[in-house]
Amino acid sequence: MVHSEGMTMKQKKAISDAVIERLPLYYRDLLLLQDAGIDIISSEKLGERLGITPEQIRKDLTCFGAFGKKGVGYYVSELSQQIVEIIGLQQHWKVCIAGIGHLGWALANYKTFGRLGFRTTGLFDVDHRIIGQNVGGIIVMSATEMEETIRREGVQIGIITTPASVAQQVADQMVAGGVRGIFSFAPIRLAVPPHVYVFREDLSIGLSRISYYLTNRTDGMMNN
Amino acid sequence: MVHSEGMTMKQKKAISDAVIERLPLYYRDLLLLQDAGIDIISSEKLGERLGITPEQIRKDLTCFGAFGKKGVGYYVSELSQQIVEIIGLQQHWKVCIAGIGHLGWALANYKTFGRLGFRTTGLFDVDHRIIGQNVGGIIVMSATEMEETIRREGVQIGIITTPASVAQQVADQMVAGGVRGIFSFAPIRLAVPPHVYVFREDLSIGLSRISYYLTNRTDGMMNN
DNA sequence: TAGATTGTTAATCGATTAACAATC
DNA sequence: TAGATTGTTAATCGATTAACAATC
Repeated sequence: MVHSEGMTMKQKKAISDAVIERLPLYYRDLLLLQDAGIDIISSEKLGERLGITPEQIRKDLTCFGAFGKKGVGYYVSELSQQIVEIIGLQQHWKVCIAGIGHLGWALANYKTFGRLGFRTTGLFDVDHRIIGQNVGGIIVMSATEMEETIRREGVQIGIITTPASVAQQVADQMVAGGVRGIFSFAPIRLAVPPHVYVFREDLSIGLSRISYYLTNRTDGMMNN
Repeated sequence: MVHSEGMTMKQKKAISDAVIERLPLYYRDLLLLQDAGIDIISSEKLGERLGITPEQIRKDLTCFGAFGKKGVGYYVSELSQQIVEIIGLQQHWKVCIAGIGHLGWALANYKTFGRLGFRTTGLFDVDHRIIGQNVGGIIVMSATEMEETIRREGVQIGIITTPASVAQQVADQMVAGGVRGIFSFAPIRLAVPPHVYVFREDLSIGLSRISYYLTNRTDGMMNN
């Protein structure tokens, strides 16, 4: 285990994915509070806003340290900064996108990614009608240039929005270029070396879940 | 509790979301097996393909009935049909999309939705440059027509790809028109009546998770 | 029949909730 | 100080894993 400079972190045991996924929710709401000029927030109030129990929020945060003030609450700007550092957003990650179809196009223009500090450093496709086009201020390059570009620019994260049939091959090239994380929208399991972290997003799961609930839960009690 | 015609289902206790989210994965792989001409699959083999333990798969399926044959495995076409009925995909849901920016545009052209039986029955926006355009074979209409169109066409599911600032208002109109499910990409909690089911997709969570892992897990052991 | 694989019950593991002492 | 709210420990709940009897 490496003791990083920043201390304050404790990180005794592995943190569950459930916790990691809630951190960005906290962060986003803290930014809203900050914009609204609110300096201090209690776990009670924050939980109310987000639909999460205050106990859950306090438990999540204590995985990483003690950021609050007993009897007072959490200082909004301080906590949001802490979460930035926990997630690792203080660093500006370079990302590239492979497959500039409609979805890749949409992600290349997705402002939220930029706001979180992700810098789009390359767009790649195999279609000659798409290569050379300006998408969100970046010229789409040929996929043949991807590996070298990733290496040269030091791109750490690759986004895959290609058809499933070529996703593995694209992932291989990204890994060869040196990415350490892959965000894939292709509905297949990618084989990658153990040092590469893959997160798969499946847009059809949402509709499937809705279909399931509309079919099976004609009664009341619907969560969110 | 309502005994539906189809019998075979048991549905004693509420099924967890984790189970519901794995069903589409099983379904998708079963279709691939079917295309490959494979008639029978064991939980062992299916689990290998999907990176899920065979026990998990069997446990999930027995939430809904006994679909396999002991000593043999599962008949691929039979099981995939069962899952279709569990999820409710045998029925063709009508969906509409509000907010035809890049993401809405991408979803309107997302073939997978159609393949799962979701019929796009309306695209809506407030921007005059977008209204009237043909997107994936459908003419974008003014958002002012949304509520009435939903009612007239019997649209059951609404997809929200608008800015967060208007998402609640759009949701209200969808609910007024009669949708029973909402698939929202806006990063805010929507207030809806209890009979409406909301599923929120947050595209920035994936990148946040990758950032977290790249920051904190420089060691080995990365899942997928 | 022997081998294979399911469906189900029991054991384990992990995450959420509750309770409360610490302290601002 | 009294009131409020955190951080932490204990209790509960639920989901996954393991084991195995049933049976094709």
